[in-house]
Amino acid sequence: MSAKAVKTSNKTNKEQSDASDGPAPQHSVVIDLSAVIVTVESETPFVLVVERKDAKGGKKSYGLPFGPFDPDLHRTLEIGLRTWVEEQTYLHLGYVEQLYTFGDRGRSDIGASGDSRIISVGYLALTREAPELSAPDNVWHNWYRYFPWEDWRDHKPEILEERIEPTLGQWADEETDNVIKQQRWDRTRLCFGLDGMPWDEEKVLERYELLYEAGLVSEAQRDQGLPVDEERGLGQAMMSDQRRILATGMGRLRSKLKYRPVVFELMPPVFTLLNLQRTVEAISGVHLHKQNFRRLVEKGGLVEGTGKKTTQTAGRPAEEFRFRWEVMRERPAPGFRVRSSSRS
Amino acid sequence: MSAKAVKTSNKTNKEQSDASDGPAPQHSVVIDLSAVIVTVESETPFVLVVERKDAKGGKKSYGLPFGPFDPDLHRTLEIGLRTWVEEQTYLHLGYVEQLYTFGDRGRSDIGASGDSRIISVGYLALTREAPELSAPDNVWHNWYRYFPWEDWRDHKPEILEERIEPTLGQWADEETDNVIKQQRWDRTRLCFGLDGMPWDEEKVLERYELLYEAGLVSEAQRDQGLPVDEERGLGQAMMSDQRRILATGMGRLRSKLKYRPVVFELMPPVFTLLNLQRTVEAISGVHLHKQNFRRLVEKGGLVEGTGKKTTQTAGRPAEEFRFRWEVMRERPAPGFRVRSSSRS
DNA sequence: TCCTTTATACTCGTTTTGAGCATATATGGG
DNA sequence: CCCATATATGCTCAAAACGAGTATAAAGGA
Repeated sequence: MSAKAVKTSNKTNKEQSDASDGPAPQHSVVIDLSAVIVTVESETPFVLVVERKDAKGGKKSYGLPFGPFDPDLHRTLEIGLRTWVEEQTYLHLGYVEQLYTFGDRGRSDIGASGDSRIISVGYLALTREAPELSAPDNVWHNWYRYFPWEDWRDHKPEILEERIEPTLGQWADEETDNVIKQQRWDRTRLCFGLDGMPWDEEKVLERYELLYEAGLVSEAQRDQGLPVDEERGLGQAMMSDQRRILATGMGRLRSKLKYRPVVFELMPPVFTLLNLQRTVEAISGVHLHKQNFRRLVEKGGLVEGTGKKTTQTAGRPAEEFRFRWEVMRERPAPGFRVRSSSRS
Repeated sequence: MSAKAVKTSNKTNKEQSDASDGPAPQHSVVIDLSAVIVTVESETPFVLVVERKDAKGGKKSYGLPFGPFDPDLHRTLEIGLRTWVEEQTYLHLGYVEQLYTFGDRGRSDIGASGDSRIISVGYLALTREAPELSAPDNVWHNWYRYFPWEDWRDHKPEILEERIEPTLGQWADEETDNVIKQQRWDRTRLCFGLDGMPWDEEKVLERYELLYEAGLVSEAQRDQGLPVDEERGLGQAMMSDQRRILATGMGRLRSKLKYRPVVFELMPPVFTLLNLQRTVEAISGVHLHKQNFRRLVEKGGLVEGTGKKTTQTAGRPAEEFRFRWEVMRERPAPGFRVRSSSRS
């Protein structure tokens, strides 16, 4: 760290204690770039994870791919990310978007005891590549493996009524302070759509954070140094606070779907409207009304028919469509303002 | 930087060149936290800026307040930010939200020649404090001083037709590659609402980036090492790439307004509906239809009347309202889905 | 009193949305 | 060939939301 940089930073920090221009300040920071790389295949949203040997047992543990940011090599953070992802995963990334910068002490099991603080800049990336094409260490996982309560496509996931709702209720009730108790109930109701509140598929992160606070995901025990009971933790855990980054990515993608035509980054060049709908549903985790979806997509000018028909399907052949790139030049915020429907 | 952290980061980077566990890697990184601190007073959105002596001339130069993140002192980035802001500005921050992490080489005039790369994590913070209360170095500036083309409340800003539109058109036309020329025109039309495209008040960052690319803001000349003509640059410049951070903050706040009740962080405990509307208008920079705004706010359950009436105003006294906190517990995303109207 | 100013109630046509019905066209089994 | 089944696609219909007003109320000042 240069003296110049420290000095500059302290221009507005006259009272700050560490204004000494010593060459190596006691605190140091490492920047990691973490990637939520998503693809959709057979109506399933996949996220790329890397297997890592657990420090203690030989248990399999998974985490998001990440790599250090090297300021000497890369002009921007995004370039750094794209470079190492494409080098290591052999994937071509289409859409890339910065998610959030995470730097909580105590929510990381790597470097936690070292003298260096790790700051993770999370990125969301979309790719159309087939799951087979990736490098050996990499695995594609259905993202609902980490968030089983987020898939409402067929029905409300049983885990909610069987485990999440009762345990969260208990957690709220065991609080003695009535104000906090009320807040816990309110958050639970709002996040998980209790008492007639609607299920908001975008609140992936809020739900995960609530479960973390209530100690229902095993990262919570791990971060407190408590013994981890694999069976009790909801969903599969990830190393460090990477499940939080994944939750952020899922929520962001679900939200972005509605006002930007990002789904097409996940679609083949030609597709049927049902293909498209299934992809949107896979990501958003809710079921959509077919006819209204079609109306939205066609009236919004997002696609154009190719004139050709599919043959493979069981029923009447569907027309094949392609994305209308021109829509990006015509409308300010084209997307699917999807709202989940009861049943078809 | 510890060897351990480097090693951990390289688990997924076997091919990476700097896998040596040397104690001090050649590249180092400093994290700065920059704050876009906003308040609204007399129908004007103010942002807190700090005066800094320019390196060359004695010219006054302004930038956002920022300070280093000290990983030893603070558990999270947000805590770090809140701490130094409250220490140095004597302001109480209400709402705080992370914006984006900026780390482009060459868009910073500080530390650019040093051997340390500065990564800025931008934050948006809202406060209700009166502009007078801040510390000596700090100044509140109308944010439209930096973005004069963003204030459409009274009329379309003249700067658009007089300078921005013609110069952007020229910039697009002087491109010889027809594909790129088309893209430049498309972006211009979309960002600035040409040819009947609507003005989207949320695209603050996109517009700034376009002006930067076209060389119409003086940061663009500065970053290329060209002489800076104060008169030609649009809006007032800021040091480093802080006007970009401000643009991000403005856009984010304008967008957030629509689905979260954040305006109330900027309002006194009791206010009239016109007060509220003027505050929303000040931020979003567009004029709203009074009766429809009222309908939205009241039907949405965002406020409740106190029964008392104002006296100060010219015309008929207005009822005073307060924010209904309960709405946060009732609805998933309460806010103002405002759409600008022609004229009242 | 009348004029100006702001507040507030109400209307009205249009668009958007949610939900469903009806019909068309394929497949595979008898 | 006819039928059950599956998917595709066209169309309706009522409710809600939206955009743009008009009309009336209640204050102060000339």
